Amino acid sequence: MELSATGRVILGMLAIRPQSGYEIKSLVDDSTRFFWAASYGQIYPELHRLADAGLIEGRSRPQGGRKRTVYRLTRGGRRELRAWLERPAEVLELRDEGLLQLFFSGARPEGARDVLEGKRALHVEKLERLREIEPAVKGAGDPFCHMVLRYGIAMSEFSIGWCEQAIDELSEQEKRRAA
Amino acid sequence: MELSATGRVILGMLAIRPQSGYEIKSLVDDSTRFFWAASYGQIYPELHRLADAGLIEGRSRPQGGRKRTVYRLTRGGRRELRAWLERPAEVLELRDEGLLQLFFSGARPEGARDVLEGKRALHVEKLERLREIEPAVKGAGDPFCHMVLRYGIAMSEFSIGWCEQAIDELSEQEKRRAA
DNA sequence: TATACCATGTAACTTGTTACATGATTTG
DNA sequence: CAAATCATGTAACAAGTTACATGGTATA
Repeated sequence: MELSATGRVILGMLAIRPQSGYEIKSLVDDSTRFFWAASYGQIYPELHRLADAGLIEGRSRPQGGRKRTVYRLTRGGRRELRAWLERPAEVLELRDEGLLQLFFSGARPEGARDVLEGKRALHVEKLERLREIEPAVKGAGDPFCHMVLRYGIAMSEFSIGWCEQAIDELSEQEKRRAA
Repeated sequence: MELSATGRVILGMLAIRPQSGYEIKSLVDDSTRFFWAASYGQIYPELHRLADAGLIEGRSRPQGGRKRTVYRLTRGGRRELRAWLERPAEVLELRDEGLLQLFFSGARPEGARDVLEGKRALHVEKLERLREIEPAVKGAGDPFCHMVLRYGIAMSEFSIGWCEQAIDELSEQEKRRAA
């Protein structure tokens, strides 16, 4: 994995269309952020590294008096991107604070219901944001981007349903204990 | 969020039972790792910080000539843990390289099927590991730990099914294009 | 007796976030 | 004219991984 994660995101974004660092960051924020984020502190230095490595090239394209560099893939960059797309993915990581709270709820069982409600709320929030961007993604006409978005939506719906079911389970257990 | 993520994991693990840093790491590796990992490089320094803050206390409990420190929660540590369990969770992050590859598959459409197969394989691998630990978790008798494991299993099954469906969709599209 | 495991720890490194600085342009 | 947005960048920090060092014990 000689190409960094951020490097791969940038190459992928530039394959969609040539753009500036600022535009890449905006696009990441309304798309891959949900499964792969990147900040300015990563993007700008990585753009320079990729340019030094000859995988991308930047051209000055000022907008009025506002300076601006638009990058595009070189042949080598496109080759590198395609090579990564051929390699099987390795990273599949989750950081879910709600799940951690549920895991430790033996230390505070009376709060388990709220923990599940909280987890549900996070998934609802995420689902809303995914639905917001759906028209734009669908309109862009890339079937793969849309597929990924649909996965995110389906996954969020699944998690919401699971939380609701788990809340019901807790309620039934409480009823049984009360009886 | 004054308490670090690793600190919360440690407090939670010590609420289950007093244990050494090594045991905490092992337990993390067979349980929370799937949604919250921690390495020795985080655990040992954090144990010292938590002890300095008075949230846990360590006692020397050597096994033969092998020195060993077992930590347990103090009253303050238990209070801190419960306080965190009361606060709504904020972190819900995913890093999914396969999804990133699918997102950028417009740059190499002929590989999309393999990308989905690769993503499916990662979920299958994860599911297998979750099923391996299920008997132990079920046997431990903590309903919340088991609930979390069931979530992981259900989620993996969902993802596997989604990948298979997406692969079928691609096949149908190919057929339609061929016709 | 070699390998695996128990046990603790640190140093170097990589990754990633946040906050800040700078300055132009557009919009309400 | 203030606020939002476009645009680029860096420094300080936080988080996390990996590799290494040390040394005891159990097991094949």
